Amino acid sequence: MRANPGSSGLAPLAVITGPTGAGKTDFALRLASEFPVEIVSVDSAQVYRGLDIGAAKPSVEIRARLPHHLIDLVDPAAKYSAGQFVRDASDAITDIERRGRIPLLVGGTMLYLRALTGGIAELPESSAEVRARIDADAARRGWPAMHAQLATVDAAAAARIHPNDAQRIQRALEVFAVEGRPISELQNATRSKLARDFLVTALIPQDRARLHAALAERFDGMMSAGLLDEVRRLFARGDLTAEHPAIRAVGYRQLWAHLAGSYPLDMAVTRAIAATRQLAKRQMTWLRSMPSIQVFDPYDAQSFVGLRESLLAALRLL
RNA sequence: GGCCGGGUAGCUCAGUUGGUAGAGCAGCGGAUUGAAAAUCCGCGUGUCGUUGGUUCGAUUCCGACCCCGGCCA
Repeated sequence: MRANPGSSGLAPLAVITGPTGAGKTDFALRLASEFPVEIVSVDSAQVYRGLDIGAAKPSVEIRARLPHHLIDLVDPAAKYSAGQFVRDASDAITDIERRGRIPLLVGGTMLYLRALTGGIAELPESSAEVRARIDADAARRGWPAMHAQLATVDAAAAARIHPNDAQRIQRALEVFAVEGRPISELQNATRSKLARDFLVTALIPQDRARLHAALAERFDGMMSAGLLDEVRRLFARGDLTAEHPAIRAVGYRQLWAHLAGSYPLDMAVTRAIAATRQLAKRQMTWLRSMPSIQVFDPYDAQSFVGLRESLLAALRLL
């Protein structure tokens, strides 16, 4: 029996996703020991250089043995985006396959995953100048007023964005400002999409309490491994702020606040672990709405066998 | 041992002039198009420490007891 050949005639692209701390990396490493795969990271934190321990980046030893792509791509002061990810991932996949190897997409940034598998609209990049202008305006008039303003130029976008959702209101106004067209219109237009099929497998723990315990333990391990020193190094650079996306990442944000004097270390740790749980919950919410994914419970010993078989069948390696 | 505070949601606390109670955090559910590990929305029954008493009715008033702080011995 053959897997779905797909619109491209190529084998589907294999994905391992799931909430943070569910064991995606372990599963990927086990597969990599058997087959000529290279990892394409689907992770918005691992793209930043210098975010190592807290981003649960694979060690340099592992990366020397097994090629990882889309890790350490940019400086923490730089911006990265879902659109950039789609371009980078597409390039990495092309490169891996040209060399006769198999790309294995691994990671839990669900927006990136959806953008890659479902396509993404062609929208303008963010503009620091335009955003600063909108921020200044919002500081004076308040975000509900900005939302009302958005409604006059893009009723469809305003209808789906909550008046308190400053980030999305700003983005919609930004797109209108630089493009002169409503973001809703652009989003409904053709999406650039990879002409490939995907086999998405997800590791989702059925036992939430066990996941929570594992996440707390993992964060304690990160602290023992020197996470605080890692954040101190970023803090000491002087050019980074709590507003940078890299510093907003789970763990980094809370330890940064501690270094800035906002609260004691034990509170930072407590908050970081809570933020990790909340991240995992949001990731699982994404996964519930994703069509045609194959779900496995990482705490079930049989899962690796099942996941391996699914992938191999799809990749026609059986 | 005495005096003073306090014991209310998983945690920190507010409150009820006596009619069985509500915030923040945590948790749970949802949204998610270049910041996404971000951002936003929704969800609040818990022997009101225990036990007697007063009362139509006590978490609230009174007594005793238990526990935790602090001060005094």
